[in-house]
Amino acid sequence: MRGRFWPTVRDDPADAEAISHKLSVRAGLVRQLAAGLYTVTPMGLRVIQRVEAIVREEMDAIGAQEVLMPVMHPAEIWEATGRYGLAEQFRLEDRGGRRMVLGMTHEEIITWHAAREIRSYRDLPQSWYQIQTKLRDEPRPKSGMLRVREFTMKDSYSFDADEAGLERSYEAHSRAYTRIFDRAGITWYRVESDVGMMGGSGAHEYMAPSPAGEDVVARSADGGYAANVELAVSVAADPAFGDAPDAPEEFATPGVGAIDELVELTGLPPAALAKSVVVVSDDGPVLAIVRGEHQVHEKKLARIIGPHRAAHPEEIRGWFGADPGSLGPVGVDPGTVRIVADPTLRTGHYVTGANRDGFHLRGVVLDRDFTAEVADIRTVLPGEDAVDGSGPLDLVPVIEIGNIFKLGTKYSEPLGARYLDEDGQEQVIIMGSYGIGPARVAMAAIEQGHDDDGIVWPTGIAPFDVHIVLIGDDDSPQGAYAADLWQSLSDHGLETVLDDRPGLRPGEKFVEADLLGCPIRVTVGKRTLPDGPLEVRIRRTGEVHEVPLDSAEDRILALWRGLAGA
RNA sequence: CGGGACGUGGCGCAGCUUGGUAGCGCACCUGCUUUGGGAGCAGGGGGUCGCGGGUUCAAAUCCCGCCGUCCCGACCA
Repeated sequence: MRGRFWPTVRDDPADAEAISHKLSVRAGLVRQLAAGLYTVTPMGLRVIQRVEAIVREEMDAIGAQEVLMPVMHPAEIWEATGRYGLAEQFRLEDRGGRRMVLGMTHEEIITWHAAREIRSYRDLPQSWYQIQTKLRDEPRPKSGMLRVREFTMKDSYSFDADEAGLERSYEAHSRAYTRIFDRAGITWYRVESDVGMMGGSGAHEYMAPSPAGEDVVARSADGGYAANVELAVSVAADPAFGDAPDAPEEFATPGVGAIDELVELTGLPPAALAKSVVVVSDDGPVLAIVRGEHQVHEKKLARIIGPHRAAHPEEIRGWFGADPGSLGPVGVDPGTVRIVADPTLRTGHYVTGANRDGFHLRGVVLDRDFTAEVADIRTVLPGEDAVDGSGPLDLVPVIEIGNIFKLGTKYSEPLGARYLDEDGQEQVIIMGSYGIGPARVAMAAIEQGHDDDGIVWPTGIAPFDVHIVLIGDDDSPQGAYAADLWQSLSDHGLETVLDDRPGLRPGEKFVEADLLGCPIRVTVGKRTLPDGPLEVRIRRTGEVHEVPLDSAEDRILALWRGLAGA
């Protein structure tokens, strides 16, 4: 290790929040260049490369073939799919004024190639992957390596003749991902996900639970149901509504605006109240209605009405004749305001605003007193039951570490990726796309594996398997022994590092070894020679094994196999 | 893009309110002692106080503008 570039730090970086951010900097794995731009050190690179090695093995195992595409692309290809000009897209011109983009993903490029190379059903199926740089002008990079503007991604793309073929390719990737994330040693969930800007007909995300995560998964205890909250659904228990009056009844609610004030005034549970939220879409005002205990989920609503913003109070007064706090759907002209109600409103009767300041209506019934489009627009609440009967849902913050998309013909159609089938008929290729972020896998491992002393790596992706701490000079007897041990362990197939840095005190070496977090630490000092024992410490548990010198390699190898489950 | 905070040797921070010779801890260099959990003593090097304007006899400090970084939100394959 002497002479190795391994810059550790004592203090947490001042601007770090996430544990993986603090520890990846302190353990000398990464260094920041600018917002969302990180350099990976030799030590950090070892971790990334181990993740990538697992990825390559498992991708190769399902017959995917590695390629490497440029990071810079002609703009026209992106224009063909309508994805030129996205806010996150870095754009530039070459010296000839030709418009270029830096790739945020590679659907366009791989499909452009497929369109030129695939001719016949005999050429299908294909799965091509690469591990390569992506650039995205994130509005807000954050949390160290978790959300960055430039990162390496494993992205693969499948090309099939039909939907059944896509299903096979999708399942093959799903199998590979299971093996990859299991081998990486992290806790992960496979969840239903939104197709987002990728488009297509179906998708799953691979999520590593962590407080630093930016996404939230709704999940039943046994994992029977698991979905991104962006599309998660649940069973909301109905309150005791009682009999509905024959028609809505107006009552005075002076000064009442918020739901909790209405709860206090009426004595009714929030679930018997209806919350009215006004937004403005490209096509005009929209009244979104959910029950009082729920929140409108912006993304779900956007899937129904498109991009939208919150309405200004003066706009609301114009449309409803009342201020926010007294709004409701009854009497609203559907020609002026589009009304979208959550399916929970289908049962029961509700208290809503009367569109008259200081008054509400009770006994409001959907389809009797007002009409609305009914669509799922609410966020699920923890404790609500899963729709598949697998029990109450928990809401878990997660890091997205991978995703798989059924793209269908979203890219092959505009880019002309077609083939001739057995009957000589031209058909559009059916595609899938599949991503993994190796650095995110590494950061998720840190989030999930650390203690007060530093990182506790899973055996699959630790920078080294064994960390030998030499106490003493390397020209001492123990120095010679440590060097021999390093050679011997390496010959046994263990990735081993020897800390033979001169001039450091033992305590410093121990502290830095703990910070780095390799699974096994071996201490070689003057206590070791001439008769042993050799101290072997397990990072995860802290347990210390004192092993005799004459069987040291075998014992260490056995301990390693036990840890690695091999 | 909205809200907030911060920018002072490599790192972590104080100094700013009330303008007056830039400081502390760690790290670094030299020497001696020390050496199984971030050593001790002594000596030493290193900072246009983010950048640009302004006020003032005098600006790290007050004012204006800009840039950068982080956090919350919006956004996010």
